[in-house]
Amino acid sequence: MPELPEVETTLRGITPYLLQQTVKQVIIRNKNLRWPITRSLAADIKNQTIQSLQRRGKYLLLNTEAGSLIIHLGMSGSLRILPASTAPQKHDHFDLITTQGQCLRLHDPRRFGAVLWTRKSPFEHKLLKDLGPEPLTDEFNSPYVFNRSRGRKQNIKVFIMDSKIVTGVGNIYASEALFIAGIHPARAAGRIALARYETLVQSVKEVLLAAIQQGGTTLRDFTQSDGKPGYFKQQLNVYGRAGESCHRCGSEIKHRVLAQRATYFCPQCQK
DNA sequence: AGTGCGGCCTGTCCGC
DNA sequence: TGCGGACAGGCCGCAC
Repeated sequence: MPELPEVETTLRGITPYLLQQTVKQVIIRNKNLRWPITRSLAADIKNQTIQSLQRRGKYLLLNTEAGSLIIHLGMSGSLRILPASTAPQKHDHFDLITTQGQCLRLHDPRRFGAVLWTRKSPFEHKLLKDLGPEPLTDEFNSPYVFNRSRGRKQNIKVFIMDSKIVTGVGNIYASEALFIAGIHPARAAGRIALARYETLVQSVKEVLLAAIQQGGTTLRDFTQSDGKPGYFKQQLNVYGRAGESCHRCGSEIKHRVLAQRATYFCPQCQK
């Protein structure tokens, strides 16, 4: 579900309902997410006012004077704003209710997501402190990635999905950006020239921005809810298209597993 | 330090 | 129709 564009869309969607709102109550229905929700979290955040909301990689941050709530959606998580009286559904594990009666509700079937509390700056939290630059900022540029890649034997697709190199490039967009850049996903990261990294950096930014503009539309949701291929799905050049023909050259798109993740590419266009 | 893999979970889909 | 197994958009934590 949530790649960076969807997390960004979620942030934009929930911010108007939560900014400057005061937390009245937290309901934990199932604390067993990726890491257990700490017992003291409800008391920690109660009566706190949400002063700002941010995204860092795929982490959402709700900042208060006392500390920050860190939310990660994992593989299957989603957040919604609902009236506090709305009955919970299966897999609705966590609610944050404001004094205005709004409820931020976490739904996460696979429970790979996380809800954490930290009293310090969230950027000093163990999970965030070593994250690489945001892909949509100027810190993510070709000299930087080029330098980080020197000496790496790892293939480029795994390399750009490494959150310590750049945060927020998920499995779909890694394949898509490499297609746009014309780089073969199995090529060793340390053996790619600066000029090609410049193309790749621009491709990553381009594909993420395009997806954000479409509201972070994602595969499964779309095909499930209305049965039609989604907007974004129509723009995918390689992801999930094994056996189909390349939009650019007509060759057959190939599928390959790299680091246990599905990888798609055009053997003709990507070298 | 870099790399590769196991594991956390449920839901869905495919082949028998 | 039922059932087992593979697979799914993430990513930490560990062994080497």
